[in-house]
Amino acid sequence: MGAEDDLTPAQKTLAQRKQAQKTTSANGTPARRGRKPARAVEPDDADEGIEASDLDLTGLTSVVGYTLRRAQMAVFEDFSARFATLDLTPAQYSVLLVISDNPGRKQSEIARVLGIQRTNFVVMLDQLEKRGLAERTRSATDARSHAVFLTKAGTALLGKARKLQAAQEEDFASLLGPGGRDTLVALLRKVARID
Amino acid sequence: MGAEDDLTPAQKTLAQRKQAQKTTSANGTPARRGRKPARAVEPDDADEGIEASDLDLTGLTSVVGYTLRRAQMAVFEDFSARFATLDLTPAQYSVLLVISDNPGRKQSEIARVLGIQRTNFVVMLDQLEKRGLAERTRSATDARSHAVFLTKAGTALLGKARKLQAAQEEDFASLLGPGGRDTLVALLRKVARID
DNA sequence: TTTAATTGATATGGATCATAACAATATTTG
DNA sequence: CAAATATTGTTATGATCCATATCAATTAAA
Repeated sequence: MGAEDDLTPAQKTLAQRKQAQKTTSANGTPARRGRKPARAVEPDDADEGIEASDLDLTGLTSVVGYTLRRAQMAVFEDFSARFATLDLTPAQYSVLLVISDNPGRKQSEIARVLGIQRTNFVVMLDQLEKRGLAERTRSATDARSHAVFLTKAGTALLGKARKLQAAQEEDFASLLGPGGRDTLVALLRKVARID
Repeated sequence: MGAEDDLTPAQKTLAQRKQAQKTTSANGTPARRGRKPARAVEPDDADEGIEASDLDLTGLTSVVGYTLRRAQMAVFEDFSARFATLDLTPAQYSVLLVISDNPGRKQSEIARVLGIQRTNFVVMLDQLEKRGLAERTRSATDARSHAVFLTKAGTALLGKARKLQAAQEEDFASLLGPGGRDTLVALLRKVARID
């Protein structure tokens, strides 16, 4: 827990630096999606107020909640930067992934495992469907439910996304050391009580 | 990264169960603050749709971003449940902590180290000041800035909050094992690029 | 001294998330 | 079977969170 976001200009992620140019030159305006990726790309305002960090933060930097929050923000931004060219938010990526691994499931099922309110999931799916990435089909057995699938385009995009995501994991591995990444995931799963 | 929040009814945190009654019997209506603490307390709807998790989530459960997100949500909820009686959000707690460790600093400084936009921090401080927990003082050296301090009440409340927070850390320690918690914090700091 | 930067503040829009209500359909049960 | 209840997808709506633009007062820089 802790503050809101954070990330001073100094705390740019690897990927952001790497893709800085790429992102800008990609196309005119990639039809921004979701919250603007914070400051994935911006006029070099580096070191400007980076200092002033003579403030005492020791009360927070050893707190699980705070570091968790900060890490999540950092990873989110890194993800957004990497996925900018695909115009996919983390949430959208997770939806495509789950649909891909569970084709034909009901809307509500997909939403629930991801912890998305089915009411809000409607809009998410609308967007993915509008982009031709996913599609709803009326279930033959239950006229109420919609079976959800990825389109070919959706599968193709997910393929690219998977590669970007794999690259991110590799960067984590090299940042945290060999077993560091695995250890982190294991600890996080315990905290999140997943599985 | 992953979905939105999550947390099926099965995934309650220790603290939430512990404080369930406490929270409800605390007082009439503790003047809710911030987003409702999800489902810290609720009519026992335990096991209801817990199943249906025959869905394949293997594509996500090994992803740093996703587990990070889930962990953050879980910890946030746990925190909210513990701090319900104090009516403090994680963000507010972090603000009080930083002010306490850095009394007399400018508004903008406090905000910046926490990654809060100074524009949004104005409102946060307004609330804390309205509750008599913090106060602004005109700086003698710079008529523009406000020096921020905790009031006695603020210091007192922070004292209680620190204890609750310490308890949470201890629960993490017992959940993750002796060095588990420390390892987690260390890994998260690297990921967040803190320090 | 004129210009630029900082500080606190207000207003506003976007994105996220939760809840209420509803129509269509399915299931339960009396 | 008929009536009551539950599920599914949907729309609408409000709250919170976060970012940007703008502004007045004040200070610092040119």
